Amino acid sequence: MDEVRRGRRKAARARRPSAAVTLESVAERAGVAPATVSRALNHPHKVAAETLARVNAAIAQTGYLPNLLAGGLASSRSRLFAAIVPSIANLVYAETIQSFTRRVREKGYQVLLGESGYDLRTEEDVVTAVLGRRPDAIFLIGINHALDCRRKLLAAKIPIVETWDITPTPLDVVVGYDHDKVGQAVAEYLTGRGHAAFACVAASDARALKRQAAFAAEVERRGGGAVLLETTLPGSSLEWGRQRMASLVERGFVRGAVFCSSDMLGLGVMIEAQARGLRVPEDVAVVGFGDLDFAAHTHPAMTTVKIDRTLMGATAADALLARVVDQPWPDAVVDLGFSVVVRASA
Amino acid sequence: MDEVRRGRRKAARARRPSAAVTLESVAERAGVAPATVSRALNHPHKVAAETLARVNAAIAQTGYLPNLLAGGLASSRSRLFAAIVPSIANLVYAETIQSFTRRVREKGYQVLLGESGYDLRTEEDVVTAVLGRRPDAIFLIGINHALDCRRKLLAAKIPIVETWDITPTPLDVVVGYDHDKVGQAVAEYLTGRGHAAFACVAASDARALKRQAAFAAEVERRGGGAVLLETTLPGSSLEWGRQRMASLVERGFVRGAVFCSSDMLGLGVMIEAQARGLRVPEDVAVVGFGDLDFAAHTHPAMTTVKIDRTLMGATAADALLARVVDQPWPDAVVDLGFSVVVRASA
DNA sequence: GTGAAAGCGCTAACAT
DNA sequence: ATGTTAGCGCTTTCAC
Repeated sequence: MDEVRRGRRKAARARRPSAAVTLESVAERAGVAPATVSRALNHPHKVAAETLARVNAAIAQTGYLPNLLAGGLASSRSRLFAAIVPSIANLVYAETIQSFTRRVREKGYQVLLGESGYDLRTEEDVVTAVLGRRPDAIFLIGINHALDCRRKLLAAKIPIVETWDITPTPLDVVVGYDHDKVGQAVAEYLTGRGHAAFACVAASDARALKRQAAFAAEVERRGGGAVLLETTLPGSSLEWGRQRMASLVERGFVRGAVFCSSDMLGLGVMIEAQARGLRVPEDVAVVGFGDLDFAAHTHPAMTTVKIDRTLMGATAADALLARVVDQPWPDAVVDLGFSVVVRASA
Repeated sequence: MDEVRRGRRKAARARRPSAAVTLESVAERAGVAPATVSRALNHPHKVAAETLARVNAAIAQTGYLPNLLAGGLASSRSRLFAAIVPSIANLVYAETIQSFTRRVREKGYQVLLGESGYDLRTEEDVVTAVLGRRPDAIFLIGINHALDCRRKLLAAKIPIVETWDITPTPLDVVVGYDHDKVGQAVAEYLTGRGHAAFACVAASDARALKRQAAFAAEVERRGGGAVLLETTLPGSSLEWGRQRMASLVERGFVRGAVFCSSDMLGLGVMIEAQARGLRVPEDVAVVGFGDLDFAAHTHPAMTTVKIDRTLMGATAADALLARVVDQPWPDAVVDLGFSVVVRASA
């Protein structure tokens, strides 16, 4: 039993004694070459059953934990996916990230998460930082990126998936839905219910603004008159919803329908309306966006636009997973669509 | 101008032509040794201004992006921090993660985020996976970990910060607050207002349950009688709040005070009560937990327990940042406290 | 099926 | 201030 004297490297001048257990020390203990341990770990079927058992025993005894930095460097496969999102504090993205993360984790990948703060410059910085980690693929929210950011992304030559929007010209593949159509669909629904006036409260992020513009245009086209527009900072908060509703009331809006760019904003609008003695939906009807978990349980239950956020994350993961192993992925653009969920609030 | 013939490695048998721009190719173009480029990047003050300029020019021209896998392997400093959280879909953790991430990013570190799903076994798996990436430090939520998980964590010999709870015996350093005291403080506040009955709705995660138990014990101790207990799955949702309140009403609870383990749950309780014609706070008083963004803007405004989540993230980051460079960090346990924010709902 | 050898792209002594 | 050298801990041909 001389396993005490492991850890001495072949070279005379090691920088540190390196007491850590490495592939090499496992190999020594199992009485095989390092390459065999590597095979046992990564291609177990290429190793004789008996050898495999010895190696696994050595791993168990030593508590060996493969160094993925070294593995990634040697193989040019980091087994890392990067995901850049506008904000982790926005619930609407959380489920997508969750399903994305779970799916790729099943396949042995980890996710490096970055936050762009709804800002193209920051997005570029984060993308740059993250690319240094040599991810095998990258997940993005939205289709608008700084020009240099696009360049860097393309230069990385890795699979890319853009989500939460749709475009005929994705960087690589895009899975999302059409925000113009969302605005139009809500406009169609609301104008069909004979409201006296229309308003739209939107956070100022690219996609929310797109829905707002499409909604306003479609309402007018259908003879609903000019839509009162309100915007908030990017992100979503109940407080901002209350504020914007208060502002609408000041502008004379006490009867009509309001389309909000998120359910949180919608809830704020509802609460402010109710706090002012306006009835929802009799006086003011409100439509949210996202169909978050709580939308079905507000009082009254919120009419909103449902997006399959979980499917979006899983599909994005599948696209990337297929591409990293050069499997075919049929569609460069996959439109998941959406649906207007009619409940009591509008 | 012979920079066209870069990319040929010194060795005869390169595995791939390796067209990518590396430190070496930048060095060649700048007419310096690779080590100088490395210095220019990591210790610019150790390089002559004129050399630095040439190197930077070469970097700009080539669009060189340092390979952090290689750098981390060579230096045993990955510049990666790991953060394991119960769920990224729970807003209460989002701000802590955000401030933690921002603070460490300023110092050049990236954050690898893992989700434990409120489960100790999963936490251990995630910790193991993440440790393979050789993070320089690790951020955890909670102080309960599987025994093997603790072992692995300690074996990694890196700074560890546990958060969202407090203990005299942290793995390394802990920054949080005392859940027993929270339960007691709310009990003290509520019993002081002469309520007829008491209830507590809590998600079944370790910390929420601790608050619930402490609340119930303290209410009884103060003569408030037996507290009606309700629990939900881990996580928080408005829907569950409504359900639990409905259940309480069925159990005969129509007047009294309810302490909820999250603001979301509290909002659900409020909405359910109001939907049933009960007045808040006259009939049922509601106290939330977390003081999320929306708590101050519900109707009526929610009385809740405020935690400085941003400070918690920043403090955790500072502790880790200090430790990774062997700077002293005074306190192994830092108690950030909490406060009961009295608003209209209770 | 297994081993030997040569790197992956970088950093860190050690010289100069 | 800069260059030289020897690895960091793995994976991957290529032999056997």
